[in-house]
Amino acid sequence: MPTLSGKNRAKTAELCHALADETRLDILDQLKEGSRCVCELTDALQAGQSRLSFHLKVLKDAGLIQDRPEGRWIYYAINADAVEELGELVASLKVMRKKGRSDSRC
Amino acid sequence: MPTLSGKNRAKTAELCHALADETRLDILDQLKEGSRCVCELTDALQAGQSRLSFHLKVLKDAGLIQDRPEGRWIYYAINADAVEELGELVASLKVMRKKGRSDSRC
DNA sequence: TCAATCAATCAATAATTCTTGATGGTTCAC
DNA sequence: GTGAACCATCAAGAATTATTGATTGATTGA
Repeated sequence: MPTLSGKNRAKTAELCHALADETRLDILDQLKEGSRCVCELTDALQAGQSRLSFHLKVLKDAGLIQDRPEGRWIYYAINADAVEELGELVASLKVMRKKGRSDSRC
Repeated sequence: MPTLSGKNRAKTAELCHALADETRLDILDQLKEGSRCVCELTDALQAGQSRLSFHLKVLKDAGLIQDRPEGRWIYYAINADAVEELGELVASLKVMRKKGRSDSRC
């Protein structure tokens, strides 16, 4: 699970970094509809092939997407597990309003 | 609400970019416990003042934190609304498994 | 008023990330 | 085989982001 502190912090940052780019958000928006191969994405997003390949690698390294080679094509799809982890991260950011909060005084 | 596509896409990317740095995750980890002034954060995180100020600005510009000047100090706190928006983003990433999905064939 | 504390901002540099075009490896149709 | 389509990777340059130290302004207590 991704956390704010501790050893997974770098992994959390990597996950968020993968989401911090408009081209990559576009890719995810496409993959939301189902798996797509790179050539479909270059068509849909009007982006160069090497550029997409670069961003797909960032997303894949972060674990957000998976690839499935099939003959000449490689299909990419959203990795639901990573989305689940993101959900946990957001949950961990939710401020405890009842308990444990200590607005400090300097 | 932040979205993957459309006009809010840039805002979404900014929000995620703010989370894509270990120092900023450290800051949020501190603020999770309650509001903190900059001097407390420099102590807790062992980071230079100008460095923290820079990262606090990134977080604030993205809307993730709010500041509240109080005399000589400025207290920062997590903005719960932004966390809510992040939750919506994650929800929008959840793959529709039943309906509307179309794994394409090239 | 004076000195000290807190924190934003600036300039300069370093480091990272993104884009582009070229190259090379597979796979498939012919 | 040969050629075409698909895609990853590389190198080079452009662009963005992060760090550091110095400066400045505001607030406060003595």
